[in-house]
Amino acid sequence: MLDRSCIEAIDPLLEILDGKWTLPLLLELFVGTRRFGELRRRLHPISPKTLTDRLRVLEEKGIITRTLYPGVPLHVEYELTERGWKLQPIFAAMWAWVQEDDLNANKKNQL
Amino acid sequence: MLDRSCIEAIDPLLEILDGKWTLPLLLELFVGTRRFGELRRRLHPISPKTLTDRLRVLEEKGIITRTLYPGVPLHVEYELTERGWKLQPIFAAMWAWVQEDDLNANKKNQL
DNA sequence: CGGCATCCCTTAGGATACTG
DNA sequence: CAGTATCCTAAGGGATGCCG
Repeated sequence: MLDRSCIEAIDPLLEILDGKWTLPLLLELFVGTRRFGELRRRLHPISPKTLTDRLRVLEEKGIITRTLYPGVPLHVEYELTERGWKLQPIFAAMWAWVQEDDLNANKKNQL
Repeated sequence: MLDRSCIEAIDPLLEILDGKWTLPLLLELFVGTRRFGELRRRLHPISPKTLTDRLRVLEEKGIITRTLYPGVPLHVEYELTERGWKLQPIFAAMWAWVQEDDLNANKKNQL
């Protein structure tokens, strides 16, 4: 199933997921559409520069969309694309690992 | 399924997966037990320092084991622990994403 | 063979102030 | 509100040489 041929092929994905805040950011967007300030608060203490950088990269790679609603004050929404949503199983697998890992850790503590 | 509560919890996993070479390195170990020089060749152009650093971190976190076979020349083998093997579904999910993503890319190119 | 030790450098990311 | 513009630093990682 997994073999050496995967390694090169998986590289574009690693580029998408790269960056300290990318995974937490994506987790936020799996919950739902988010505004810039909302993301900033929830991902605290991320800096606005970093948040912008990551959002731009993900947009460029077709993982999220940026929608501007004109008016004052400004209103911008970030949302996963279809391609972005398909990343969810990866996070689900991560989450599953963490849960089982915690379970085992607790078992050991109870000995 | 996935919600905000996952975000903190998933952090230890992100620490494990952190680093430019960690995922390619783990992919190598999913294929099988590997020696230092073997990893170095297959992960070329990784530097020996970086490889050592990553191996030490993964060892410390209980993801891999390091086995020294005394003798000249030295012989060292790195192998996934049980905990490490359980990461495989995450990589499988990544691999699945990449495959479907490529499929879609090809479809579009054929239009 | 399987590493350390060293030195160097790039760059992701932080802090802060300002703007359309 | 949603960013940009600057400046700065910490550290991950590269290159190289030596050693048990």
